[in-house]
Amino acid sequence: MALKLFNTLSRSIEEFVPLDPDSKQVGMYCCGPTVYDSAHIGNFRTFVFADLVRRYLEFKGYRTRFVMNITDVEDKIIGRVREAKIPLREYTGKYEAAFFEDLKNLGCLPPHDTPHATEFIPEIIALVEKLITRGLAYKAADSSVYFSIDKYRGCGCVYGQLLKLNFDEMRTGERVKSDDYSKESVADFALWKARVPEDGDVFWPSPWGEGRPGWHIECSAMSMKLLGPSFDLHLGGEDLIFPHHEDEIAQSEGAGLQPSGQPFVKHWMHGAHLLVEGRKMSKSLGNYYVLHDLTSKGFTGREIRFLLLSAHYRETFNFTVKGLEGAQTSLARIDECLAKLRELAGNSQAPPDSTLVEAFSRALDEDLNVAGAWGVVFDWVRDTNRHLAENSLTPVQAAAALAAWNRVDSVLGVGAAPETEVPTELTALLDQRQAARKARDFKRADVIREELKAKGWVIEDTPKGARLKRL
RNA sequence: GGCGGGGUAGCCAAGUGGUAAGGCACGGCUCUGCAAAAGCUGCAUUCGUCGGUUCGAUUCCGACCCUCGCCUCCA
Repeated sequence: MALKLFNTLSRSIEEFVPLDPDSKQVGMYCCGPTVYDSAHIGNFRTFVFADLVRRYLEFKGYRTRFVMNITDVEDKIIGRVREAKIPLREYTGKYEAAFFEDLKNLGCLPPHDTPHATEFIPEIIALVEKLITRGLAYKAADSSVYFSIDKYRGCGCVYGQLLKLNFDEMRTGERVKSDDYSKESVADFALWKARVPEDGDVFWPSPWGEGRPGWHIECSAMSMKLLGPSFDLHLGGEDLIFPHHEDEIAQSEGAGLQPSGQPFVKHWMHGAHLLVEGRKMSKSLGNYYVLHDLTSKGFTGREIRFLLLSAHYRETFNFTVKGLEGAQTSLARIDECLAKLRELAGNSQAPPDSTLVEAFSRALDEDLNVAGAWGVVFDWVRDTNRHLAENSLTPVQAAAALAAWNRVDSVLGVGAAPETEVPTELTALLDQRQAARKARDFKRADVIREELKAKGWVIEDTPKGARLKRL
């Protein structure tokens, strides 16, 4: 079955074919975090989405090289560094470490490369020089270097590949900064920003004087260096379509490094934004969640991941605490089923049962219909539970079912529920309750049950005996 | 003003020109000393409104209403 993905370039669903169809090698790039603060749940929707793409490509037999950049120099960071009076790297390092911790918590596989903007200054300068040489960029009176949209379009290149742009109808104004007065045209964007006093220690030497990279250029420089001038997949949040990705295309194709006829990026994918509790996330509404806000409420990374993966990536998704509670119950349903399968399978081994895997894959082949894929999983859980209840499953069949789940979970990445060790004193209490029940001393049995509950453990009386579960 | 999404049960969310997946919540049942947990099971004559095309539309077309996003450094 062929994988089909929506491509922002064509605004339609296309079969995914890598630039080199025979190699099974896929280069993918996702615009990563700007490490000036903790990443929020909306950011993570995009990164979990990117992780899904990467995992599914690998499931389909592609070898991926996944690059996610870390933007560690930018206006907000410079502002914070100045306030905090600490070196740039010290400041960004803290948030970067937190970011990777969160990413891990959410079950995202680490990207193969996580390049930093500040470590690619020579490449960035070289790219800007190339653009100046080709006549597409100019040094302005303020010593910054800008990319000229007019010149670019004059060469027959298309500015506005990812969205329809109508320059006459565009509202210019509010967000055009006053220090951009030296641009030849409002549409032009900075490749290199000349040093200003507020930058403090944050600057690098360049042929145009001291300064720092513009926003878009880092992604062009890093992606082309690590994946080549033309690569397969570029992902990001939908807000990056314009101007960031459009400008990336302009710079990268403007530099003319691609083999003739090949685009900078073959396939662009964008994840939709998140609503939180039905509203756009904002600090003043109190619905601005960073991962820690959620984990401190007792939700786990896998539950958050599950919820983030419960809707199609191109749909706005309403992220709610109620939804997280539902995610908790849903995952528990899967966990229960898996636990029973494991018990039955014992040491048996078997190849994966293809029914689940194929139906799952059919769903994801359709532009990553992850909701449909979960539907397949839950149908499978119900069928499995039925068989389990009927005792109609052999250990080998159980092993095949587990193997199938592992295959599916290589994409979903929710893994298994973390094992909770039951403290021995609690097991002792449980034994006492069992003894009391046997003696038909139900009063005492219920007292022990309450006691355990007060300690945060619930007793599960199953036909195979009692066991303890964390509340 | 320009461009682009979306409106499917109490909530979240798939999907299809042929009569509505899945999850949560809720009800019933099984199990149990009673519970809980777990499992099974039930739960949209209907897909924003009004028209049109069609043997047949939630799915295609048109109009309208509502809602959300982007329009120069926000995932």
